[in-house]
Amino acid sequence: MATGLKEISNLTGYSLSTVSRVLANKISGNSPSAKEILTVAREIGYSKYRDAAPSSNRILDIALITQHLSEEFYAYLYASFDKICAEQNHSLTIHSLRYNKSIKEQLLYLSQNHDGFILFLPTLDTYGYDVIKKSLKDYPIISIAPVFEPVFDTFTFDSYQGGALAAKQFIESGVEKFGVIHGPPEKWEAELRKSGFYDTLEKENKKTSWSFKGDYSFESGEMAFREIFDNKIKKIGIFASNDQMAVGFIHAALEKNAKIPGDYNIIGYDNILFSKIFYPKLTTINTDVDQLSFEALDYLVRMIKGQIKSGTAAKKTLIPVNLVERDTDKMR
Amino acid sequence: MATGLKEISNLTGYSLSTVSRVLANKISGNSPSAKEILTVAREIGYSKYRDAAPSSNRILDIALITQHLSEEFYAYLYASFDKICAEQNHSLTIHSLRYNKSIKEQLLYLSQNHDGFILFLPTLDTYGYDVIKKSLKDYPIISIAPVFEPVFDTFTFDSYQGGALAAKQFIESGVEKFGVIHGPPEKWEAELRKSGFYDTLEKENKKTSWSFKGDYSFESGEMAFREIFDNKIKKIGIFASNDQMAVGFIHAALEKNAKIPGDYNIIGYDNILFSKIFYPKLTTINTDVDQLSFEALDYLVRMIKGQIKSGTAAKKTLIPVNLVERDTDKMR
DNA sequence: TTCATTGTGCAAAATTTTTGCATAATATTG
DNA sequence: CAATATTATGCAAAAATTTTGCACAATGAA
Repeated sequence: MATGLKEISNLTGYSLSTVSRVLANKISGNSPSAKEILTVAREIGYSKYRDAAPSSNRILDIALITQHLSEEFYAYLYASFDKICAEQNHSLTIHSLRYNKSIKEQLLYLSQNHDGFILFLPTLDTYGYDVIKKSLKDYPIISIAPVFEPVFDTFTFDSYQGGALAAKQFIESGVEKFGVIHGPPEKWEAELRKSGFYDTLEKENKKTSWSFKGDYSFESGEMAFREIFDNKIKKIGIFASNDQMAVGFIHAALEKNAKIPGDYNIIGYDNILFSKIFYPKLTTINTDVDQLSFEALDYLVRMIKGQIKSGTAAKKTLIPVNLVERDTDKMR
Repeated sequence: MATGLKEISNLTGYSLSTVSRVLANKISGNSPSAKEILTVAREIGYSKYRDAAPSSNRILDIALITQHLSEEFYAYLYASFDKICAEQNHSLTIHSLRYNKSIKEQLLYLSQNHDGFILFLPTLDTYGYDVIKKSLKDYPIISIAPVFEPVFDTFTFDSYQGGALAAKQFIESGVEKFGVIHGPPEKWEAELRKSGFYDTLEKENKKTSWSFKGDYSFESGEMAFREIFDNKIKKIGIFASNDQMAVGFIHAALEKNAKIPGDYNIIGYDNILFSKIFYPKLTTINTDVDQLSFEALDYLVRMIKGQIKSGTAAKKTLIPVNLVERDTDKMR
């Protein structure tokens, strides 16, 4: 069946003129008739529907734009945004940008079918973000990528606080020597995790006596252990910038019959599924993805509804993190 | 700018009549002009574009339809389909069905913007699939959910072969006692994994002497160990229907200072990231998600292009699996 | 009750899309 | 290589779709 006003008119029982007026915004979308017409228009995919329906009272189509990676975090992120969108009765679609194509073109295309974007593009540089901003002026966009100088209003976890929590936990447990396994320095959030840890120690006049430059991989955790083992350092509290490295470290340590905790106390970061399961169970910093999703979506929706006048400089909102005590941070 | 033939005409330089004819399929879409017009039509989101452009020579819009769960497998699945789609130059969007709404309605809506569906809805029953089939007659749909009596042509892993591979591996290693940790019986693929294992043992006149009814969870793996430990069974090769249960079993076993391998030899199923990392590293059945994605997508695309006449009964295609030898299946 | 506001349908007007016809460009055949 | 068939193109007319002027109905506020 051809999609047009005539069809909508037939389906709703309203005259062509009324349907036309609703879809050309000549009638406030609050009346029952308008709502019915808009609903049908969306269902049959009438192209002018998006312009017509006021964002205040219809299902919003949100796009989560990322690049799929086969990491657990992505599954969490999608599931979480999906849940929150369902609760708020918005429609979510997930898209992966192709770097072999023009980002601008891809996003322009997506902007036709959606009311707003949530960007999660940790590897995109400021230039790339600027291109997006320029080509989609006034289109509602937020970011959830941890970037130092964000172009869009950004929601991200409070990584600095996470590092601080790890330091506090060690101090409270009476740990006296401190070490760090760094994440990749080009990642802003890895730097923050580290700084939060260092700064908190410093406030208590304590210092780290060992550190290792990791790259977030399991293997670099293993390498970190070999390094510290060769240097015969023991009885030390180590903060790993993510769980994979923490688990790698522990894995290597167990093979050398080291005691964890005891010889090495460990706190990781991320609270991946594994950290609950791995033996011994990992004490780690937990991030509440649902809270991130909720706050980010709520803000984006208000942006779409025109309730937020976006200023010139991008704002960062930090979602708090918390420490999950399990078995690796201290003797019990 | 209003989207219409006039705009496309301006952008491409062709007359209104030509543009009209291309978009009404009155001109074969193979000429350079037609291609240009179709490309622009897609870019500006002209609504009749999908009907007009012959599927043989344009970007296809594929929808992967599932229900997001925060499991690693979903991240793998999305990343894999995304990769394969990118290679084939198709566009992929991922959607999660809401069970608080009419499935029929949601899919009808999606069918307007897409050329075909890949369904991954393991929890949907035959009735639900029938509803979909009826309301989207002749629309290209395939499924990748392991279901016993599929309604749509289905691509899924050869779970039976996986069980058989595990059995063969134990037999070749000289294991003499055999055990199984079952998955949930309502899952068809769990039954197949089990049957493949049992049947292969039977061919060699061997039997399982212990089994446990698990539910795929880490905890049920731990419970399985407690059960076998209480019964003082040892020197046994155990096939777990998934890695989570295998890891749970090992975790509990290590706490009781059991030797793995040795006291218990273990083979898992799925090859999750953890199985490479967990200590000791798990021998397991690996599934090649990329191959599944490739085969499924290839078939769907041929369906869209009308090269496949879909018969009455749904066909199952089994993607082979393979065993990854690591450290838990035998002493080395 | 009166008046203002908003929604509705009919029919006319405006706009958009399709098509008949003539011609140009390209491919096929002898 | 010429003759012929096929396909693509633009103009202008025709058809279809969408918008709007006008009259009137329904609702709510003063």
